[in-house]
Amino acid sequence: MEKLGEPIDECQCVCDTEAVPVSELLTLTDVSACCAPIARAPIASDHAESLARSLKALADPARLRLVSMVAAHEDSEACVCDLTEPLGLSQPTVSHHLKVLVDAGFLTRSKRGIWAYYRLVPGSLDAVAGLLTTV
Amino acid sequence: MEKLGEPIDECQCVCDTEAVPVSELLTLTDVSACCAPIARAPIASDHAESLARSLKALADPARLRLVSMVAAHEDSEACVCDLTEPLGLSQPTVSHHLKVLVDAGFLTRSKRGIWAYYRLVPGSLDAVAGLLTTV
DNA sequence: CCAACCGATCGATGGCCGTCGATGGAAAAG
DNA sequence: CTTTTCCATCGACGGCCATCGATCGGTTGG
Repeated sequence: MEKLGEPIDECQCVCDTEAVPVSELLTLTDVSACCAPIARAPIASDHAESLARSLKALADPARLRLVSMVAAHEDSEACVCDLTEPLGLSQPTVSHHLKVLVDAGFLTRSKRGIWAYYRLVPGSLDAVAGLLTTV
Repeated sequence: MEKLGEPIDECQCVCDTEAVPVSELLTLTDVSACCAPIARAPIASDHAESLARSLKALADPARLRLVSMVAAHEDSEACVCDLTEPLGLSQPTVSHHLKVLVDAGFLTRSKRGIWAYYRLVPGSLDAVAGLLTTV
């Protein structure tokens, strides 16, 4: 859950504090929770890297289709076996793409029995969209 | 093992017309003008490629900062000489990134005298954001 | 005409990425 | 225990990409 800290002024958020170790990467929610759309003010360098990482995870036809198929699937979840054939890619490739999307925070993985079910993280796509919206 | 069912192709828009030659690529505005957000229904393959191309153009820290700097610059336009130094990259690299953004339809280029001024295309970022928004 | 400046293009280079076959690991079924 | 099924990981390969120095075209001023 998000902690409601001090009111967010321009772009003074937790991600600007020097306390966090360098190894920890800036998450997209960190940026979207504190920063204005990129067209309003020049984006900070580390924020640009964070947003670029998120966009890079989405900037692939196969991964876009995976996100779309998972989100629109019955019960809002799907397993790999449901996705491999419609996508027309091999199973290792599909697993690879799903891992990228999970690592980027767009999907969650839950294993039940033999199957691995993937779900869209609510609000993850909107976080990206919010940073791009100009109106 | 459940099947996904027959592919739902409920997106009937201008980009589906057979008139356009195959060589012409699907533009982002074509897709965003006709299609629902990707989380609502499984996205078509060619639409995924088009959106992926647009996202790939944005999925770079330098290019995100360029878009942001151009949009937030005085008079909403900026020349290369304004962008090279703050970005910390060489002039050829900046020109390369700007060309990528122009080709993707996010920026426009207008040359006046010695200088080349870049502007953000109104609505271009919102078109991408609209396809990602789930609410 | 020449010199200075801005910016695009070229060629090269190093690294990252999408893809697949092969393999491994875990869970249900027999 | 053995087999089967589902899925992640590994290793490798080919291609694309970000970056730079060098160069060239075009514009302005002397």
